[in-house]
Amino acid sequence: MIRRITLKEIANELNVSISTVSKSLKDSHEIGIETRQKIKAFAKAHNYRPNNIALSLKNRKTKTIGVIIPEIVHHFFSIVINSIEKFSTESGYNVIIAVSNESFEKEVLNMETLANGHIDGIIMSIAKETLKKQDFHHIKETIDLGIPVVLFDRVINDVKCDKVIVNDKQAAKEATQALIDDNRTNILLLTSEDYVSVGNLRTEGYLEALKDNDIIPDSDLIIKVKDKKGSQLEMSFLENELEKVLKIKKVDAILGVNEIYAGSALKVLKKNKITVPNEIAIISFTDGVISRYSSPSLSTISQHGEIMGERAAKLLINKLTGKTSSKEHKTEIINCSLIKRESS
Amino acid sequence: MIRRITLKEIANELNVSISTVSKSLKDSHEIGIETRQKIKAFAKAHNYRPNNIALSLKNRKTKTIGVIIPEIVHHFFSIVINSIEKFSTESGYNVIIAVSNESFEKEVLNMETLANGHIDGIIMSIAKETLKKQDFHHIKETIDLGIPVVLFDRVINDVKCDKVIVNDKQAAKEATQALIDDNRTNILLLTSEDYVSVGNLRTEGYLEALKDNDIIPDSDLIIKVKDKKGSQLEMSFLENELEKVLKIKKVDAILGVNEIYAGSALKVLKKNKITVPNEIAIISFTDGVISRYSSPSLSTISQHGEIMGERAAKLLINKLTGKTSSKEHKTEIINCSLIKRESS
DNA sequence: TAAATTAACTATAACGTTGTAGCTAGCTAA
DNA sequence: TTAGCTAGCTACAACGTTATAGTTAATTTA
Repeated sequence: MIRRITLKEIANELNVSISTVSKSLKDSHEIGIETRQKIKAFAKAHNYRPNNIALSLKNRKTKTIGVIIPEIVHHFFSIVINSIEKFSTESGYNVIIAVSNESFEKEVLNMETLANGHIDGIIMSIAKETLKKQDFHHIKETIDLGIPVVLFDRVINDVKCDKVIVNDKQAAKEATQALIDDNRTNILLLTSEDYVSVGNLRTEGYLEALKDNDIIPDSDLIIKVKDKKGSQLEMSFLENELEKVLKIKKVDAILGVNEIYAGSALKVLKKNKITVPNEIAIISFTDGVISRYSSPSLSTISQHGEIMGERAAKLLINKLTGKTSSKEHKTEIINCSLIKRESS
Repeated sequence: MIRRITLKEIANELNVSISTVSKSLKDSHEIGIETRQKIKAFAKAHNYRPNNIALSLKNRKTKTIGVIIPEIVHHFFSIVINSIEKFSTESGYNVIIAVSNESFEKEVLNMETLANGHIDGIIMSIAKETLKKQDFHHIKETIDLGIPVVLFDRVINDVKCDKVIVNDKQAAKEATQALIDDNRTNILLLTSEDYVSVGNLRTEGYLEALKDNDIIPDSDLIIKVKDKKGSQLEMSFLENELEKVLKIKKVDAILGVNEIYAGSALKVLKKNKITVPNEIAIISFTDGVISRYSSPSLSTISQHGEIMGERAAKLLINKLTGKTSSKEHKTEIINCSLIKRESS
């Protein structure tokens, strides 16, 4: 085992002071050129690398970003992380991942661990349970400690920080309109429970489109999928509800607020021998792998996870490097785009 | 903004020494009970939290694990990360993620950044390019620095460290045998290029099963998908090759070394109106979301990513906490299991 | 020639901890 | 009564850096 050499050890070996070594390696003109070169050569030969922890302590900067997300095995979130990681690395930052698993308690714990620790700032998307509880003290406290926070996708109003969101409402409205333009007026909505901000916004967009076209919304056609952390239960709930509705109501289109809902719906339709898109068209949020590989492939609304991740990282790093003031807060809105495939 | 209070500040406020504060908070009996309680109360009131960076410097331990993976937007890897994160958090470790993007250069860079920095150990799966190059100096150097490394899934023989793998060969053999038992003898293999260790092992298993059943392998029935980082190209290559083979050869089953290959194959079959599993059965490695939501749903070989992640984390943490010697190296083998769905 | 300047370094403090050793006053024991 | 002990603290060094403020000897300037 080879221990990393330190400035002190180099100084001892070469009979100079630690300062001289430090300065030489920084190519300071305070040190004579000969000494400097001798030290640099020695350091190189011994593969000297500054100890980043010592630097972090000294500079009060860790060059590390914490990311807290509700789930990692999730197409959208993994795309965002990938993008955050990419952009952060380019800017010389490392990325620590913490997963809340949609749990409030775990989110608070994650936040505290990160905040006492090795990170300069946090990028996060809020857990469902936290949204339900409406308790955001942990986020506020972190910000109060001078740790910049950037929220993405699932955001809230009463925390002052940078945010990156998608024009959910508008996108849902446009997707619904697209279905209506295709002469489909009995549009079933598969959405999440009310406290999930994005689901809510998407529902609003759906309703607005109906209103614009003088279609009276039918509450039977709005299925709010009960949140049951084990997604298997969640899906069988969805499937049962959907089958019930299909029996009693005419449905000629489905709008899903995410890919899993839409994918499950597609299974139900197939089971019931309902053709897609002939009898029922489908459009879904989240442009993931299910949509592309299902058959028929699903038309989706892409939330542009890469852009979200990049913007979030950029906002945070700008705060960290002092490029933007810690007092101003921006909310960036990314436009979704509708990707037409076979299901609509 | 509220700055975190330090031991020094508490000491000043209460007119005691820093040592007294430090010891009081650790409930040391060296300090009188009254003083101790006063200090603890004060610390609590001011929400004292030890500075983890200072502790890291002092203890030469960061309580952070680095994970280097080829891709993050990938069902198997995201499951493994999730599992690593879960287990590490339980044991008081944070997780830093670095993505190599299958690039050798980026992997080396990641490794160096992590090794100079904020981590105690590394869990990694090797990039394709690195496997191709057969250059593992970065891994060896990290181990030489006394930083424990655990490899998973894509491993190599000539690095001495803990490893977690799957019985790829055996699983491929069994899957092939299952197809043969179903009276399918013209089995097409969709695999990756030779240098990818897991692809190779799976190919071996396939060949062995054929041999056991006295079936002469037909090289036309082995498609080695050219690796083109942009997965779109990769897939159209696969689709073209597959269509070509289907025209000239009888095929009654397909074994895919991953889900994407199998999902793409399914699309080709549908396009050509070939029924699955009637005319052609499909079994694929990687039990991901595509397999579950495609139709027919795909029979898959699960690599048990959660178990892999947990084992890898456990192996690493045992090294870090000195529970296992830094000299012994274990290779854990996880048994895959065949999940039967509609495609076979 | 004495003062000022400069080149080439070194010493020190600080970032926030902790563990070891050291100190002091009051008490016990022989 | 005086050494020895104990309780209850404090001082110091160290982890590895860097920035600031010295220090020294040689050189320049007036």
